[in-house]
Amino acid sequence: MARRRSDDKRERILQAAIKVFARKGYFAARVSEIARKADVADGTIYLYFESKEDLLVSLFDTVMKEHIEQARAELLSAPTVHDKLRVIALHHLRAMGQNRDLAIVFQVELRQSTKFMERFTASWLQDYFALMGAVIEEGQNDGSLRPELPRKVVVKALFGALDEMVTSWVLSRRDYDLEKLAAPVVDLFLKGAASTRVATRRPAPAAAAAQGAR
Amino acid sequence: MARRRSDDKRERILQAAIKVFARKGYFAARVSEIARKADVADGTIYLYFESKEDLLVSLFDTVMKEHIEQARAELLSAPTVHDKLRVIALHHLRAMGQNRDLAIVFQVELRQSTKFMERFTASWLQDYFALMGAVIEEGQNDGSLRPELPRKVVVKALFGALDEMVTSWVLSRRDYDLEKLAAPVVDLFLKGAASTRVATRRPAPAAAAAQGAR
Amino acid sequence: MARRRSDDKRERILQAAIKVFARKGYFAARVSEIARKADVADGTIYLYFESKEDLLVSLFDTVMKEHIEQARAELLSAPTVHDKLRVIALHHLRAMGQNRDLAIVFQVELRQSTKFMERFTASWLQDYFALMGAVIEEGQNDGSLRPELPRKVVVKALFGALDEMVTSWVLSRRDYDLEKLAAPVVDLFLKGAASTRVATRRPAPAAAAAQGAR
Amino acid sequence: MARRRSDDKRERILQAAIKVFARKGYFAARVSEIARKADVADGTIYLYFESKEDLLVSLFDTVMKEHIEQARAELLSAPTVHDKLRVIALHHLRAMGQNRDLAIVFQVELRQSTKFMERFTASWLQDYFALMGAVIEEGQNDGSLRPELPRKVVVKALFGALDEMVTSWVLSRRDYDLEKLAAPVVDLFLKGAASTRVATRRPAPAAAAAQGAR
DNA sequence: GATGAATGAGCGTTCATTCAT
DNA sequence: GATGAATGAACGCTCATTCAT
Repeated sequence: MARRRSDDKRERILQAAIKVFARKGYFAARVSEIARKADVADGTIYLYFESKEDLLVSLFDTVMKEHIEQARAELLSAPTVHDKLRVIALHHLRAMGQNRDLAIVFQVELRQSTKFMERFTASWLQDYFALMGAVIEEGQNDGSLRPELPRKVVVKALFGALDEMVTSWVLSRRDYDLEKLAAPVVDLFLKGAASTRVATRRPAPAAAAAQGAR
Repeated sequence: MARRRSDDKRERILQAAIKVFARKGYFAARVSEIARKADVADGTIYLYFESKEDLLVSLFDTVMKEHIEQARAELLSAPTVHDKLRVIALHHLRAMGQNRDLAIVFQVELRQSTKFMERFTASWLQDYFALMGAVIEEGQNDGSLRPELPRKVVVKALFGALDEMVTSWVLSRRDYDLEKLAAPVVDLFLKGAASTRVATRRPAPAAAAAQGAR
Repeated sequence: MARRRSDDKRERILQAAIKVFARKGYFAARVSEIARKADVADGTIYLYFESKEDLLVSLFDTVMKEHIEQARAELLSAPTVHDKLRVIALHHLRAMGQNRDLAIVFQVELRQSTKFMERFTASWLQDYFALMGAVIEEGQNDGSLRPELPRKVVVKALFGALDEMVTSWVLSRRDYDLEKLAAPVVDLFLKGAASTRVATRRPAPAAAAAQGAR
Repeated sequence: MARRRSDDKRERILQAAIKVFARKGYFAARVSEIARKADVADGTIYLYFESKEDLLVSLFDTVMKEHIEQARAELLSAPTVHDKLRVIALHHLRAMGQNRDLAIVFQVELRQSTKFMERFTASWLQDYFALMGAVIEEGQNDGSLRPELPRKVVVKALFGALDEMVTSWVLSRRDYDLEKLAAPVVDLFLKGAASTRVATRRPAPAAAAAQGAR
């Protein structure tokens, strides 16, 4: 793993790539611009990465690897499944909320084509889903989560909800605190949107009124 | 062979574009290939669309317009808010599940760049969110949905969950029935993932230990 | 020659072509724009002209034919060779000075390529040169013009001088009276630029002064 | 094969451009053909020139700069104004007569459009006219040229005459010696076409009749 | 390892021309 | 004769990648 001086350049190139991909988009991003921003020659990039595409892929791999490792570490200190879900949500939103450029790359640029997405889905994203799936399974086993829900659907719903929070934030002009959404998202995820005091099925209008508010 | 403008050429071009965009991706898609598949000359495309980009945008506009109109119509026959949410989920997943190529374009190709996404977010997607938001609001007003949940978060969570179902389906090699996921997604969304037998809030440490957490 | 209604359309197309060629340049000129300006359909142009190129060529032919006929007519009333040269210069500059768009087409657009220029040179321009050459010859025969000057050079010099007056005028932003240049050009052409009072060959500075006037 | 920039590539490209522009015309000239003839890749041209148009403009600038510098240098050794005019004419015709392709580009291709012509007129051509104008002015001051002639007209007439000699030569199939025309042109320019035995001004009607005009 | 000049494949778009009506 | 929708050939330029230095 020791690459000495090289590692510095590799890192500089990756950071430059995040900025340029985020600002210009993957296709419009110019390898020469990334090189300029990383302060290396165009050709040097090809000593560290196979191609422009490999640069994007490596970027995803590097960041996701670290993200998942961190998530795993944070989960250790969460006692209950519900806590774990809170940790996951918080970690997810915090990681993205801390680096808007990175978030742009992850929410938009990495989704260039089915080819890319399949590749990502098959790699670290699979691991991420597995991580979440394990927590769900644990909850279904220990009785803290409804066991009748199809596990995959639950995982995808949670991921999808978090993912949409990030996408909305990325596309929004306002720079609100993404992290703050973790609590309501997990609350919604765990307790659902339905009011518990009211029948889920169609109440007669009168009945609905009679049931009153809270 | 009539020389009268229109015929069904515009529609043929759009259908061809969906297929080619889906298979090749927007950038890799060749206008000449779309033309060939639509059985028109390359130049003819430019009689109906301003540019390749306009083709993609028009495609989105055309489909979303119809989708939202249909959704609105179907909502009329749903008496309760919970029913309405079921209708939305079902309609969303059915529309995508019926045309895999279209789904690919919507889930992947349309999200190429912030430019596209901002544009889409600002147009029909806004309408779609508004439609969902109105249902949520109605539920919060009539007592069928928890009023304390931030409406925007609820909308995004629901959309995000549905969106992820579609994306997963698109990227999956298996051709399972996407529509079938509507029920568990809405169930999860309404009732939450937490088991009702267990407190949602962090249990007292003692209780947690007793439950055998972790 | 009778073309009835057609002739009107042909003329309208030619007039529209002059305007569009002058404003846009031959290559940038669009056939459809000429058609619009002439108030005919695109395809109609091809009922009167073989191609865009033929339109330019026909334009030249039509205008030059008339120009030369007029010049010939005006020459009839000029008694001396010197007068005739004045008539030619005046007619040349007046014709161009009266229609700036036409002048632009003649001075610029008609000189697209050697192919065009060779074609023009070989046709009416040849006639125009012959017309001027005949006058020069007449002058050299009747003693009014120096017989030792090579006739072709004289013709080209006169034409070149007039041509440059028009080109300068066309490119100039100021809209001065082109016609007024006929007199000095002919004066220069006939009497030369040299002061008759001074030796043409290099005088010793002192000698030059000593030689004084005339 | 050195990888160092420049080499003589820029020059090779310019020479190739002269040939291709001359044979095909500016519009019909293909950048790829210029590249092939210069023995470089298509893209290499764009390392040295901004665009096809810039190639034409640069060509003009490069050649005119040198031409004017040479003319200025040669003028130093010409003692009288008449000599200077001979130098200018000779230099003009010799420069063009030495490189037919270059002459074609200058006489034909550079005059494609008012856009080009205005640009050229405003740059080096202005300098060239100024150079000639200075000589004319000198002559009008030292008494060797008629002071009553409008200087601008004189300059344009001389330039126009020389220009037409070159254009005729370019369009002619015969490859006569262009340079040889310098002497008669200057002779005509200085002494005029009129026979000194005859009055330049319109003779009295009686006299004209006596001379047997027409 | 690092450089950056050179490469050359690749494509969206235009528009003169055609021809069914 | 007139129309104008449809055609499809044609090309300047970009930029990821290579490789001599």
